[in-house]
Parts: sequence; C-alpha cells; structure tokens
Amino acid sequence: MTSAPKRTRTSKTGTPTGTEIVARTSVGLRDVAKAAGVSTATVSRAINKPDIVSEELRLRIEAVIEHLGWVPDAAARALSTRRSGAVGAVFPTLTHGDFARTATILQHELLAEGFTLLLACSEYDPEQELRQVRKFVERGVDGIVLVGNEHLPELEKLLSRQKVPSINTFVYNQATHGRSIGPDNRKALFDVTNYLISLGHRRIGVIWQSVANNDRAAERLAGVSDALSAHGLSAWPYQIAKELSSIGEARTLLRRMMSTDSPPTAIICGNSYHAVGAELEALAMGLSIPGDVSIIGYDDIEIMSELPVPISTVRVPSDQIGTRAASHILARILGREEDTQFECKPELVLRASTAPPRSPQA
Amino acid sequence: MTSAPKRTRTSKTGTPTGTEIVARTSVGLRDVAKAAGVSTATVSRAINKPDIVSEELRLRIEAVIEHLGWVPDAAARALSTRRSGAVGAVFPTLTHGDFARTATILQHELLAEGFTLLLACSEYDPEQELRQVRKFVERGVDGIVLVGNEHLPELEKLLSRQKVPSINTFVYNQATHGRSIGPDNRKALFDVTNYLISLGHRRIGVIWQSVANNDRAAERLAGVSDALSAHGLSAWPYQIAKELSSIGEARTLLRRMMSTDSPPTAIICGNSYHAVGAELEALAMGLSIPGDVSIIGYDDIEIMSELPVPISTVRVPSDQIGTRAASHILARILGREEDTQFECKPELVLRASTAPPRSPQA
DNA sequence: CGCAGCCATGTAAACGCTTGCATCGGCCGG
DNA sequence: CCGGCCGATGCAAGCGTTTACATGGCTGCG
Repeated sequence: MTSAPKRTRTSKTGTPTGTEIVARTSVGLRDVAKAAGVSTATVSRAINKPDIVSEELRLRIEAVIEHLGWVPDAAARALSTRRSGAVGAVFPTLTHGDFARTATILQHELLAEGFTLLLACSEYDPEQELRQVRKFVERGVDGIVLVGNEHLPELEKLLSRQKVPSINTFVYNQATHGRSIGPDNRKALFDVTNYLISLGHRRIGVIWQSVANNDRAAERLAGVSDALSAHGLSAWPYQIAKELSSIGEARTLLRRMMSTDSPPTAIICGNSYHAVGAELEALAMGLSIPGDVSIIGYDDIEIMSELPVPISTVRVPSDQIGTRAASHILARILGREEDTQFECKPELVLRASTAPPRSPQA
Repeated sequence: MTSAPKRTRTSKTGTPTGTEIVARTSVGLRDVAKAAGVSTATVSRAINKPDIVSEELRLRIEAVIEHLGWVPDAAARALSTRRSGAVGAVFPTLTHGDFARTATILQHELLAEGFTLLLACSEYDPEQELRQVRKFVERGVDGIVLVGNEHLPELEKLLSRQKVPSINTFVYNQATHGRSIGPDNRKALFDVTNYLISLGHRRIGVIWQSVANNDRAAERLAGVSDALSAHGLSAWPYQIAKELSSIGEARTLLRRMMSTDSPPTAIICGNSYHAVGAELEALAMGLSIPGDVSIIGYDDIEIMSELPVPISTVRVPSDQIGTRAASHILARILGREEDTQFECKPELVLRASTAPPRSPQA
C-alpha cells in the first residue's frame, strides 16, 4: 500500500495541479543519486574521495554525471564545508606588467592545488581595496593576497576578526610586523642611488610617480633619500609625475629638468615608463646617454633593453613573488605556519644608460 | 540524567563537558538577530530591503551588525536565492593592455550595479578556458564574459545547459551567430591593407603572431589576405613569430625580411610590440621610416606614438568593449534581451611611419 | 561455527541565509 | 464601536552539499 511518503524535499516538482512548472532548477546531486540508484552521500563521496567508493558504483555514477551534465554547486558545498576553495587577490591595477604577471602565476599555482583565484583591483584606492576585500570575505575566501603594507584599519580588523590568512606582497620590510613577500623597496633604491654616487655622480635628478596610497613607491623614494643624505647630498632637482606611468609626461619632466642651469648628470626614474620617456626625450633633445646624462629606472619591461640605449634598471622578481605568495597562503590555509617574511631580492640590471659623469664634479 | 534537548542548531557551542571549544564559527545572522532582539527574517530584510523595515529596528540592527562585525555569507545567500551576484570573465592573458583595461572597466561597471567580477585567464589554452568557465559555473556566476568566438564545444554546451548568459568580446562578425561585442577584426585589417595599397605599396610584408587558438588574430590575417588578393597581390614575404608579443623576436624577423633581394616597402604587424620591434630594428639597420619602409601595427600603446618615428596603428576601443559587455550582460541577467551583436569600431590612427613608397612599383 | 571488526553504503542533520505565509496590532471608514 | 485591511514582524521550510553516525554484509580468527 502506498502510504504517503514523508518527502522532505521535492525534486520532481510534483505539482498536484496539472500545471507543470517548466523552470526546472538544473540537475542536482539528488537527481544524480536517484538516476544512479544510490544515495546522495555516495555520489558526494564518489566525487570527493573516489577511492572509498567501489569501482563499480564510481563508474556508474560518473557516467550518470556525464549524462545529466551535473555541475556541483560550489555555494552549497562551501556552506556545508565552511571552505570555499578560493583565494582572493587585490592588486592596485592590472595594467601593470608586474602585477599582471604575479596574478597569472598566482592563479596557476593555486589552480594546481585545486583552488580558484578571485581577482580584483583597487585602482590605488584604499576604500575600494577594502570594499573588494569585504566582497571576498563575504564569498568566504580561504585566504587573501594584498599588495603593500599599508591598508585601512577596517581592513586589518576585518581580516583578523574573520581569521582569514593574508599576505602582503611587493613589500619586504624588517621594520613592519605584517607578513610580507617581496623586494625590500627602500634598500633597492638605496643601492641604485649608491651605485650612481659611486660612479661619481653628484647632481642626481629624480622623476617619480605620486606616492599617495603607494607605500612601495614611497619606500623607494625614501631609499633614494637615504643614500643621498648619507653622502651629504641633500637637495636635488626632482619632479613628481601626475600620472602613474606616462611616457609622455616623463618627457615633459625630463625636458624641464635638463633645461636648467646646472642639469643633473644622472636621473633616477620611479618606473620603467618614466625611464623610457626620459631617454626618448633626452635623445630628442640631442643629448647623449650616458654621456650627458645617465638614466636608471625601476622594474624591467622588454622595451627597456631594446631602445637605442638600453636602460639600466631594477628587475623585480614578480614570478617569484607569485609562487611564494601562493605557497605561503596555501600553507596557512592548510594549517601549517610559515615564515612571516620573505625577501625576493631584486636584481640590478646594468645596461648602457649609466656611466660615470663626463667630468668629475665637486 | 540530563535528557538531550533536541537542539536543532547550535549557536552557543554548548559543550556539556568543561572543554569550551574556542574555534567559534564567526557570528551569523542568527547571532545578530538574537542580539537585536528580532527574528532572523527581520535582520535579513533590514539589509536587503531596508525600506520595509521600521526605522527603529533598522537602526538597531545596523548598530548590532557593526558591533558584532558580522559579514553575511555569500554562499548561504547564493544557495538561498539561486543568484550569486557575480559575473565571470575569462581572458586569454592579463599581461596585455587591452584585456587588462577591459577587465578593469568591466569590474568597475559591474561593481556599480552590485555585482562582483570574477576574473581568470586561460593563457590562450581552450582547455584551460573551459576549466575556468566550469569553475565559474560551479560558483554560480550569473553571467560570463569571454574573448573570441571560438570555444570548445563542451563550453558552449555547458553554458547553454546551465542557461548562463554569456557574451564574446573583442570580436564582431556578422557571419557568426553568437553574441559578440568588439571590432570587426577582419575588416579592420582589410582596411589597413587597402590603405597601404592605396598609398602605392605592392610589396607588403607581414609579421604576425601565431593564430593558434586566437580567432581574432586569424580573422585579422584573413583581412590582410582578402585585401591583397583583391588586388591580385598574392605572394608576400611574411613571418610568423613564435612568441606572442616579443619586441626582440620582431627585430629578428624584420632584419631577415629586409635582407632579401627585393624587400617589402611596407610591413603590417600583428600587434604593437611587433611594430615597435620592427621600427627599432629598421632604424638600427640604418633604414629610414617611412622612406625605405612603411610600418603599421595593430592596437595602440603609448610607446607607439613616442618612438622617434611615431607608428601608425589601429586603436581598439577596449574601454567601450568593457562598458558594452557589462551593460549587455547585466541586461541579460535582469531578463531583458539585448542586441546580440555590437560593433565597436576601431580607429585607424595614422602617424609618421606610413607613406607612399619611395619609387612607384610594378 | 560464531562473533568482532571492517568496508561500503545509506540516513538525516546541519551549513547560514531568504522568503512565502501566518500573525498581530493598529487605523480607518461605516 | 466594530470589522477589515494593511504594514510590520515572526515562523519555518527550503536552497544543494557534506559528513557523523547507523547499518548491514563479509571476512577472518579463535
């Protein structure tokens, strides 16, 4: 006798009235189980830990899944496991080669471990960074990758409150407490500046990007400053660019800088685009590089080495940052503790654009 | 004996033994409700449709949320609403300015409507594209943005089966049926080639990237071919680069090309990096541009206009692609139907690198 | 030959929200 | 003064998985 089954769930949309609802929600685990003649638990196990399910059932289940075109629902899974299998990353921008490369590597490494990378960019706006991180936390990411050491206090609070492992990239600074992976920005430009000084330069110009909301650039600028003042060189002609990486603007700034009474004999640029702009304009002005002026940049893009005068620069190991960040965050997710800081040593790449000044200076 | 109460939910982690479990699951909607002395339904409504809840309660609830630091669980919400509030986008790479820019705009536009952009890259590998899309579908994205018209059949099947609205970007092709937003690649290079022909060029060289898994590049190459054969020009010296956008490799190819008996008087390059490499090498060889050889590229990056001889190119309106793609996918999500195709007209940017050949040819 | 133990499987509760429906006071018009 | 209606709130049933625990059939050893 068919006693009314106490169906808790309705999977067949059994409308007693004749109105068959068409908008069927796509197949679910339940449907697979039914079609395969097993319980939902078994299906779940078949896909999550295939080895504890009998060969026969596993194959049958796989066939059914394939046939029904079932796609597991990550939301349901996340809800159930309290694990999302996702890691969030917020970069200031993606139109910058280093960040894009790090993001790509990161995604690659995470994917290999079964994690998804959720990517967003803050456009150098701390508020937006916070907003993006919040979205990620809502989505239950298991870890977060950030850029830089400075974040809004709400962000720090959010992360610690929710106990989401996070890591700051593109920075390394003994002084700060947070976990970080990247170059020691300050030291990098300290070294660059000392290199120029050791070549004999005394009038050293600087073309730099804005350091607002950019602790990396600020640190580097501080490095320049450190080295200069260590040699009693305090005042130097310098220009801050409005745009982040505009070749055109760098040209304008260089021209202005070289048109003064006693132009610098060397110029340090905040990034590769500035350096490229500086070189192009200097050449257009008929100056010789490095004869009249040495130029050095920061970070390396292909064009730097292909221009008529290849430009010296600092190469940031963004690939390494990606792999280290990935392994760090994965380790933390899996409960292992990791070194809190890791320095990715940048490489000083010397090319033809830097040389001793033509005539020794006071 | 203390009869076990039939607690459905454990929110207080009431371990009868003295061992207080510390790993408290972070605060939930339930805790907020309790603290505010209202039902969970009211809290839910207070945050989702604030206007149907009394002012007083709303304020009280907001205060409690703030105080408890509650972050709603997107997974639970998604499970419940069958809406994720996320849109996925898979680009071939992010290290390419156009894609990065489109992604940024896309994120921006979606955010404004309360949607999150999930970003991934396929590294020009259809398999990986499929994998990423599958991940997105599992995560329940409400829409998907892709690049190009050609995808694995499984991908198409997956999307149609799960009824996920999707849009192909960076392509526009009357012939194909799919929805797409972008430039008409074939026509763009048909026009470029005709322009060179109209200048009087007859020996036109081509430096191109591989067209494997890149229907956009393939279409553009076809456009070149169309125009040439329309003028009875069938054979032309051409070189396919191994790397996608290597200035260095382009230099090699150009040198090889210009070292033949009858070198081309004009060269069409598959992208801006090829064009930059071509110019730099030509200049290094002592050739004059456009005197000895005209050069034209595809897509516009700042360096193109800053080199000693500014390079003619085609500007792809990647911003527009981003905004259109966003509004299209949002419209589809909200149930509105949209135009299935939209052409983002590319702009032919003529600079100093193109001119009639020095001496008229046969 | 019997029972402990083990393996493969099933049962059902729980994950943290949303939302249809029930409920409960007013308030307004008759 | 009363009934109906409406707006605000509470109740509880899901949403689609996972997983602790129960079950039941075997195996192997005493």
